[in-house]
Amino acid sequence: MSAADATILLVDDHSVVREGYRSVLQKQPGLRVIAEAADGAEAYRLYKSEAPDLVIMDLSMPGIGGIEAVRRIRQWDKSARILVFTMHENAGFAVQAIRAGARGYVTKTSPPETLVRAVMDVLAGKIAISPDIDHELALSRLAGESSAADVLTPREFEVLRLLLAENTTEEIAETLHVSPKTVANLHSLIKDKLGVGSDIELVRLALRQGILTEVDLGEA
Amino acid sequence: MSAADATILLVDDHSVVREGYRSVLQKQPGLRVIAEAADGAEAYRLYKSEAPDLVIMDLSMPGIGGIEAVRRIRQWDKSARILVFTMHENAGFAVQAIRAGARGYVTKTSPPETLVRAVMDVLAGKIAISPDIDHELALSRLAGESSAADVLTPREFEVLRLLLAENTTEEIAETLHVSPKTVANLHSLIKDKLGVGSDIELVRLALRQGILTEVDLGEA
DNA sequence: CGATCGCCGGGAAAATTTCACGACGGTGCA
DNA sequence: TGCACCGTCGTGAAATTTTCCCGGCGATCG
Repeated sequence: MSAADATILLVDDHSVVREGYRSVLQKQPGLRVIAEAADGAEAYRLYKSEAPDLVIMDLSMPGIGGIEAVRRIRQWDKSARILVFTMHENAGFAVQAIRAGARGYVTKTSPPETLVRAVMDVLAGKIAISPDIDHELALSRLAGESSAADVLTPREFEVLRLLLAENTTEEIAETLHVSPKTVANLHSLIKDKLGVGSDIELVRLALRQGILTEVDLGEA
Repeated sequence: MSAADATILLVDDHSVVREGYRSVLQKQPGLRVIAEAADGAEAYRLYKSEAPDLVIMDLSMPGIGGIEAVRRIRQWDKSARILVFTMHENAGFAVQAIRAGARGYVTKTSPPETLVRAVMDVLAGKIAISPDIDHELALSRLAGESSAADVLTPREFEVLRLLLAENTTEEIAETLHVSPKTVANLHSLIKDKLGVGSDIELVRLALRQGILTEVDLGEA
């Protein structure tokens, strides 16, 4: 491990999976894994104390998720290099991750070579997107699926989040201090803007776009 | 690798993750990974040709999912030993997996020792459940959450699946060759039986119970 | 200043959900 | 055999919700 080795921080809540990253990266000369984190908060702490050249970050994690961790790390170090490595094969997550400041997005279905290649690219200052996500992004463009975060106003987005999280229209109206009628109107407007006909479709869209994750659903 | 080594088939659609299993299991004497599969169909083929002593199986995979793969393998070999190793920490999936014939259920958040221990237990003929899932199962018992598959009649369950998968009531009525009114009635009855007030809650419940997985949502 | 946009809600029509009810076939049981 | 029960399907009417159209208010922009 020469002084020129690139240092890496691994972030994934599954220890056996981190073991896999390690194994793959060890075979590559010039890379050195110096730390591992199991959630976003720990990742942030370790980034500050270890100052790695690169972070490989999973998205779905307990507590602070990967997207938020990316945001925080980038806020602390504007030049941080973060490669997102996740199971989510939908374009919505990729867009969110890149906007949050990630320099790459690779899915876990990719072969090890793709991961290694992406690591090298990001270290070289390039943006790395795995081929399947490139394709997804192209498709979502073609399908013209409106990304919720873009087409919705802040208030509408807030209502959407509450609709997915809370239960009744009345409860949401109360927490927002507005009339139930307004919530109902917004609810309808949101479905219209997103081009969905039913609440079930709405939830599906939200999941696809990463507004809601499967783990979010469980805890409520 | 002595002749007494226990042979193992790894099934996971993420190659880097399989690498992790390998790495962990290799450190354990007496175990030998003889094959890897990336989806349920391949797992079934390889089980038949390789006849491993144990299968370590992920659940969420493209095409034939893990549950179905467990079912098929067990159908072909009633004494197959399958350990499910997955990210899903909800009791619903565990119940489904065990009913399908799995001999163990361990979550990926578990430390490597737990996985190794479970492998040994299953090989010894025991049923292995990781502590977090034990806890989840206990909770779901206490909460008395009615499991959809139990409380719903076959027809109702079918309608529920279609509600989550298809779009409009009319489409479902057509595929089922019944009146849209009947579907609406069933829809209402289902929500009543499951104790949910809105469609959004319905989707959430379905996700918790593993009737629907996040990947299912994406492809429709 | 006029135009636009986000936000809030009322009113009324339109659609949906819910409820009560009946019919039919199958099953189990005395 | 008769009876009660359950699952499935459907109708009609009431209750509720969704949707559409409307106006008002404040902020922003050219």
